[in-house]
Amino acid sequence: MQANVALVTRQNSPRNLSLLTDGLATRSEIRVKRSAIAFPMQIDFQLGRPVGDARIVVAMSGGVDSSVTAALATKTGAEVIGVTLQLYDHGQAVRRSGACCAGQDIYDAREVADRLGIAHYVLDYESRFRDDVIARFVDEYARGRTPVPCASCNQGVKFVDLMAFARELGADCLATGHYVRRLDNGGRIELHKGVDPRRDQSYFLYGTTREQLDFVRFPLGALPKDEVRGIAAELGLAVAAKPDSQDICFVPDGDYAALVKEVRPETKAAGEIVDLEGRVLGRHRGVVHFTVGQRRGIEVGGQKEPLYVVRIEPNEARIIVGPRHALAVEAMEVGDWNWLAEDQREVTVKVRSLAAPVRAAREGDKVRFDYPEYGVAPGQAAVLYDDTRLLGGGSIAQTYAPRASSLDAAAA
RNA sequence: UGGGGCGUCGCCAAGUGGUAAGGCACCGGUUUUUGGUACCGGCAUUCGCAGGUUCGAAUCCUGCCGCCCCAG
Repeated sequence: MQANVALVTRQNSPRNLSLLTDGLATRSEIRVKRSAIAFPMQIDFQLGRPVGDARIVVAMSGGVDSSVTAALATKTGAEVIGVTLQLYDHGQAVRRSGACCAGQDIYDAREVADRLGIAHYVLDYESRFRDDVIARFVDEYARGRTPVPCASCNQGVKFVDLMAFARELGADCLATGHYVRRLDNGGRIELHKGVDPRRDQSYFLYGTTREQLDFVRFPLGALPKDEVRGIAAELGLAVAAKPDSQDICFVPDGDYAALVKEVRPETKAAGEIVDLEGRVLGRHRGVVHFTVGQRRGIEVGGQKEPLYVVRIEPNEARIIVGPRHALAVEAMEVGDWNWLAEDQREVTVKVRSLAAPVRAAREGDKVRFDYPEYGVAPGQAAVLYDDTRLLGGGSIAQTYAPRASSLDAAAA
């Protein structure tokens, strides 16, 4: 790994680092080595030109996936530059591992970059992340909605800003460790689910634009997770056995409500728990603790069947609860669309990350389910597919319960 | 203080002599790059209290306490 070290001169550095007004982290350096690691797997980075003299920027979170992505990139012979975003919690998350984009993870990314012999930047995007992803997350909860911060992170700082930075570095592409596939279908670039059904991350990437899709690459999309870990182990990467990240990265202890309450104190207001007929069944500790479709935490016993949150009325600090059948939704209105496809109307749709896509019809901004869907929470993403192809998606604005007649019909 | 009814886990509720169902809630775990869902597991040595009968009682008897209803 000491071999073939080539220092990048200032001329090779980005001419304009105006994006970095938040300041490069002090550890950033510009140092490029050609990787000497022999590795059997060859991934096509779809660059459309000799990859040997290309420059690939890899988004490195400090986890296994992006580390292997970087390793695969070095294998192509291209010049590889790792970039890690420091997104939050500058001081406090230093020792925590397994999230991404802070503290220990940045250190892990640096270790992998050193091991691979590639340049590595750490960019301080804390304020950008706070003002964008976290602020939106908090605002959504204050409105009684249920945000998907991972989607807004991808749509914002991770793709828009990081891609801009990669372009400024003169990169031919930005590679990430997401489990999705970018397929060239007769000249048309499509985004598809990852082949490992348990790892597919397309739900969180519905906001990827056509322009971004031209520039980004997902070399892991065709690999099973086990194989990715195997590669990491084979390469002796320290992160090979690192746990997968989970939960919301910027909420280390899992208590997202505490964060929301801190920023938006009005979400602390206690209020009534009311059934569908308007009877007050109990009190709650703040609407921020609930999401549509949620069962636990209602703390109302003595029922024949479980109660679920059917609706949230943040202005009244009130949550409306009912039995499971009251969660049925036959259609939803979707806003903030990102559309990658043609004018498909018959689609399948996911309204949460972990769910089999269900059949539905797209009617303008509305999506109508073929069969009632349960627990559709406003603020979550509606992501539309044609088989494995991601067509586009948006944010669920409103849902519509089946009319009584169709409910009866369904029951009959 | 006449009559009637009832008191079983936080809530609802089976069980009328044979050694405490179930549901809800709650807790823990599994799953998971969002929140949730789902699934698995845990959860009354004890049946208002005190005596008594019985080999054996939540179940029978006595007394007391508490609550509800109807009468007043």
